[in-house]
Amino acid sequence: MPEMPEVEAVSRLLRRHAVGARIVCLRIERLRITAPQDPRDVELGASGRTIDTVDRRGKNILVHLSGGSALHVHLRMTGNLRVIQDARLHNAVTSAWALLDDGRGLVFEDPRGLGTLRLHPAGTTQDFGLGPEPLSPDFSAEAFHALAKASRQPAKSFLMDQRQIAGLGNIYAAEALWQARVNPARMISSISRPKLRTLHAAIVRVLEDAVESACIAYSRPGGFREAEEYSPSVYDREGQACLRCRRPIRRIVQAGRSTYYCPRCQR
DNA sequence: CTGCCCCTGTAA
DNA sequence: TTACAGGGGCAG
Repeated sequence: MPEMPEVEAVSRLLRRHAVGARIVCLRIERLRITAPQDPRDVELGASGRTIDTVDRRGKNILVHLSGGSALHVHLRMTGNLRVIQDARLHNAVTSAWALLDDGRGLVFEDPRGLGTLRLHPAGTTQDFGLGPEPLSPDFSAEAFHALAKASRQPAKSFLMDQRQIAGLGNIYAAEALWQARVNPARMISSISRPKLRTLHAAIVRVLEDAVESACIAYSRPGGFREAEEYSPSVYDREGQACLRCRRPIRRIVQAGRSTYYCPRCQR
């Protein structure tokens, strides 16, 4: 279920509970997840290494290992990373798991199996081709304005394009557009400067709230139940009353994905 | 831009 | 049984 806020929550959890531990061995259960790399190479490359630091870039997690290599995890739709007390207790939806030197397990769970795990060899720097981090100082209103004016995409496609902004996905893109009262189909470059400023602020506010919710949810025993913490204002509310104007929320399809919006508030 | 693919679970 | 799922890469 991860967009940037959930990935951030997972990253913080790893920083708290996994950094400093040594990976005795890594086991890839779902062989496809490392493609095009050989799963064995990933297993051998990580085994015996210590977890030094954890970085997040957009929705990507980088687990930096001693010696300079790094595990690169993308959770896609249904992935999750958890530290469990006993590595032997990993379950049926485990895509990969690492036995840590104190017996705990670092587990990559993913019922749908779309998530990926790769190894970046020491000395290589991976270019993710990502836009600015929306909660970093790089993401100023001015920077956002410049990106928007240079694009001819519909507003929602623009927000979800990782090359423009790193980490926004279907839920929070819809939420930000609703907050700022921007029609998701409107071409982003045609939006006025004041409106873009409003949208910029909405993106930051929505993500800050979501990061907070996700961190609370993920830090609870049992892991990620963020749906209980974060309830979207428009996402997945087709036919229900808009929380501002009571008109029914509409669902359309953009770029093959559902978009929810209020036809009255978002013109 | 559209559509198709990856894979599995869940809900209508 | 079908549609859809919070992601992303690819071909056309």
